[in-house]
Amino acid sequence: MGRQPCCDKVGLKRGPWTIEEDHKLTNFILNNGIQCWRMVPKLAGLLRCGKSCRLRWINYLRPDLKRGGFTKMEDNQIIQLHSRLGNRWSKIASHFPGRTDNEIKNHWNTRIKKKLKVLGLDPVTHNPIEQTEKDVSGEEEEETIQESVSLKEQEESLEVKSEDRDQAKSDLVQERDQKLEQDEFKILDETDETDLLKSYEMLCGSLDVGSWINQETNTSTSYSSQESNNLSAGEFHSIQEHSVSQWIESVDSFLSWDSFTHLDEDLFFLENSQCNYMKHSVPKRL
DNA sequence: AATTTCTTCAACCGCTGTGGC
DNA sequence: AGCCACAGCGGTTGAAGAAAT
Repeated sequence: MGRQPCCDKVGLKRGPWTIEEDHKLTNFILNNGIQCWRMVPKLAGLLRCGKSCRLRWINYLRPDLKRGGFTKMEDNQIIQLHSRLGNRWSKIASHFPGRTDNEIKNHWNTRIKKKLKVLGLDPVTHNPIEQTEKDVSGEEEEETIQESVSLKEQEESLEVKSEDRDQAKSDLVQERDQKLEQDEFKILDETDETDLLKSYEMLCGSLDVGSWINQETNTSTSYSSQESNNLSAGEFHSIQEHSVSQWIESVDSFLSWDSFTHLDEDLFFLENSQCNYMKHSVPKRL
């Protein structure tokens, strides 16, 4: 026997909620709280299923909801979070008090996706589209094979064949450490534990690197967007990496923690929750 | 002004995770 | 261990309004 439907759908109303229904649901929840969504419609006198009531409350009626459009800073933070968390909208939404997962998901699908495409970035991978396409076609198999080899195995093979084995091994260990740090960073993000070094990395990772690169590319000494469009994926990636490392260096040089709040508005993290987290968790300059 | 196309977003659907029995 | 009910999540849909023709 399969699972029974969450509610008896016969005779239940569907579609847009009326003001009267909203009032009923709001009054009921404010007066009684939420014990069991299944019982809510019956007790509130609504011809809706509990699931529908829950959704209406969470996405629309909740008093702590923040209405209105997303700011540029919120956009940037969503992009950053999406690059780390993927389509885990509820996780992403947890970083935005007053925003719902549905709202963020809709915003992503209708606005941010397009924005990224215009910038030449794949909304799924956050890599340049040209590179992503190449990954999907030609290099996919190769990469799969490569990834199947553990780092340890790579280490061992390097010990045997590389003339520059010490250097290569060092690079490999460094890469592995970076991966481990990234994993730790994910845990950190989810548990809100503080750690000075991780927080510094978080700071670097959280800034709007894309915008920064774009700014860089608008200067006379850098690459124009048109030029970058003509580059091969590898070249573009290399430039990106170069730019990112340049950026980190520049952050390192200009970063005065006392003057943190005077950074450009584009450094979105300063005025959102993650920023607050940063302020609390990174009390000292490294 | 009328019609078509596009965009937005509230709501629905189906699935998963979890906890109680 | 297996079943069931429920909450929650993410993908998708479709109505309504906006913009384009």
